[in-house]
Amino acid sequence: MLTREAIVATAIAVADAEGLDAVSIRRVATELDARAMTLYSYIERKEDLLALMADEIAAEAVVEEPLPGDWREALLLLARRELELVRRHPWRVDLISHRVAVGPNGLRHVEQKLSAFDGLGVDRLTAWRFLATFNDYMTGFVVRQAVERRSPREQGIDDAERAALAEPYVRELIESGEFPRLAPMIEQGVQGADDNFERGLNWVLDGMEGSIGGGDTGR
Amino acid sequence: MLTREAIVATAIAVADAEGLDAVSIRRVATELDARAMTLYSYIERKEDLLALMADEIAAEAVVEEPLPGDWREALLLLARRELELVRRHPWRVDLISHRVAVGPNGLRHVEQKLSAFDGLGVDRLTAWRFLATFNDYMTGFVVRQAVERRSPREQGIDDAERAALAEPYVRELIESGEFPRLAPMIEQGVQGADDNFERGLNWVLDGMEGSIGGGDTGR
DNA sequence: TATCAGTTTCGTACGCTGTCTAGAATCGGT
DNA sequence: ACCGATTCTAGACAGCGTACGAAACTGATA
Repeated sequence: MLTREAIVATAIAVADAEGLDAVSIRRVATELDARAMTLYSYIERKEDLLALMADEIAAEAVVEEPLPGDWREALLLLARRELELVRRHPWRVDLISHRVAVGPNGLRHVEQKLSAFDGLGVDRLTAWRFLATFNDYMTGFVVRQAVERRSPREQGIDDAERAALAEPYVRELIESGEFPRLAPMIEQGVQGADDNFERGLNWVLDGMEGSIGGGDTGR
Repeated sequence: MLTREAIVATAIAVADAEGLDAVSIRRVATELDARAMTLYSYIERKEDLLALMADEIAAEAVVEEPLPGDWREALLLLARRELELVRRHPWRVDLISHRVAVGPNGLRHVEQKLSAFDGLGVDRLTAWRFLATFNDYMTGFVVRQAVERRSPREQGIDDAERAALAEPYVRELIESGEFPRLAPMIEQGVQGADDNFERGLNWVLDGMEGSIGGGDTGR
């Protein structure tokens, strides 16, 4: 007999191997030697399956307690865990923009993030706002990273082909002279522009920290 | 005779009115009193149509020059424009995680963002990193906002029904005592947690500004 | 004006999707 | 051995993107 756990695990395996688009009811059923409609004894809709998948992998972002005492270290640890999670399950990015993370593991993860702010001595509202901004930065980074990694590889086009195919059009725009700041960056590339995650994160944390003693917005 | 512009405009209208899922080749064709395959004389694949739609609305994020001299004001202006754009075309969020913004209007928008950093006197690499972090924060905020707005409204469920339907399950988790920080926030809500955008943006900008004089990461 | 190449439009079809319906098979408990 | 409930299944429906090949229409040339 099938189990909900097996269905979710299989769906995750398919998504890991071939992306979220490959996860169809029929495909997951086939993978389990079952027929499509059989899955509907365990889930109500495909949406539910996706939610279960999301919460299942969210467990990988939960770290073992206790968190580091220093709030920055705690947040950095949680952030790194989240990055690893996305690296293992890139399809998580596709789900981010579609659902709120409200499963047991998702909530555990949020609770841990909140607890990281404990040492800061800020009130509940401020912690919530800090959390929101922290999450927003992380989401944005992860989405951008996914897009950048995905676009050259799509359709089996490797880097060389992409350079040959996509660039004539972009080059035309670039060489128009309308983009004086952007043009040299695209033409020559920007050395050292990768791996900006922790640098940006530190800016965000600096801004939040600086706002504590002083005024409201830090300005 | 059909034109590419008319197709794109119609697709945008459909997306504005009924969301991106409603934009199918057949639907757009019907809206233009044409048959599905006719559109393929003007676009190569549906992907192209989506890219054209994205760049078309990107024009709305471009502001009239000159930008404010103060870099923070300039960025704030651009950010607000982008928020308005997303409010007018919420389906933009669905596209963010799927494609890079490389049309003429998208590039214009990036160029303007880059030019906002002119007054800061930072080198090219730093400006690029600032831009990335700024964009990441914006993307994350916009995605979260879209998710939060979408989830209660989905399936025609209004707020009351959502409270009655979704919460028993969440309430069970919350009342388990496993989430001491999260529980009171969900039960009582967090007063004043909305409209956090500009506050968070200021933290990000503060962090970037503070890193200029001092060390590398600001720490 | 008649012809012809090229573009635009269209009907049909294939394989895929989520999921509704209705019946068959299987199970645990009495 | 029976019965109600659960699990499984086949089939169907409406929708999707788009490949294929033919029709209709266009403007330019003979």
